Amino acid sequence: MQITSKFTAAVHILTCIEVFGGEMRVTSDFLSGSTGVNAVIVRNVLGQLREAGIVETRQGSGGAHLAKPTSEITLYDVYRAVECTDDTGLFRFHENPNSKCPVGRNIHKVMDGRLEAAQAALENELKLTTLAEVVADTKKIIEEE
Amino acid sequence: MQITSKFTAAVHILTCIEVFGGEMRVTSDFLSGSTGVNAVIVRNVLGQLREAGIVETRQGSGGAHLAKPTSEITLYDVYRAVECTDDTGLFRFHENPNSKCPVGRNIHKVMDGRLEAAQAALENELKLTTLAEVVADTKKIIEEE
DNA sequence: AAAGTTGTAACATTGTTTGTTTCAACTTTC
DNA sequence: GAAAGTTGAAACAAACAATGTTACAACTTT
Repeated sequence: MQITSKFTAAVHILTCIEVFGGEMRVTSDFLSGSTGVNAVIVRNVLGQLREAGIVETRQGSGGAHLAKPTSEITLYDVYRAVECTDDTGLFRFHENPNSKCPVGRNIHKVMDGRLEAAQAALENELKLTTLAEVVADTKKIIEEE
Repeated sequence: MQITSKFTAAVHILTCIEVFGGEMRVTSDFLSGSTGVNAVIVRNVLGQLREAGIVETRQGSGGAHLAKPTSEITLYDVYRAVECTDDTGLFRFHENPNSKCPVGRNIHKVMDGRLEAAQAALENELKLTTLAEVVADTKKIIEEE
């Protein structure tokens, strides 16, 4: 079980938009070339990032742009945007615990809070990194190459 | 994307072994009845818990037992035992970033450490809860019913 | 020997993820 | 306003993963 690669792809996409956006039009085709991800998937991801208010895209003219400063976009924002977890959270419960069993009918009460805490720990860590840092690190490595 | 339900099932199973182990033989059939999980899956989970040194089982005689005190079994131990994540970690990378693109060939270097930190945050949170606490909470709720 | 249990393999089913094809709607440029 | 390039989106396909099912050998106890 792993978190969808759309998440790392989305970070990659946003980094490209910031790094290359000044000098060229960053289209889904270009992003597909850089990420190795199918262009339609790229457009899906861009659509989710757009709904989350992270990027702006336009039909026809082409080229994606960031909708806000890189310092205001965290990895958590991206994680949420691509819906790495659904409404029921990161952990999945076995579906039919037996309500006739004392353990079965109470396991949810005992575990739910702890699972939410673990999920929150992950998410809080993702909130600590902004796209600005990712872009800065990337540019630094490129310069040193 | 969600973490396999084998994890919550495993916690459920271990709780049952501790709660009911004193008064009866806790077989895979009984555990299947309490969890609502297929008996063969239960045996698979028990097999993984056995390999991890968490439970003891024996062919023929039947009935699972804990291999160490509940205070020495954390949710993280269970999480590891059922292999919620493979060797490549919780996050999955898109597979073919383009090495000809400056961003594509460096995105791993920039992201890997941060993804590992996020994963570690989740795992560290899971280390904070022991099976002893889960069992104690469960017994308390049962008594109050 | 009989009954019940575990361990395991093989297969089936279901659901999810990713990729592909297709095309309408849109924008820019000529 | 026609042509070219692009996005948005739907429908479908392929690959993969998770869970369930069937079957049976090996084992233990009675």
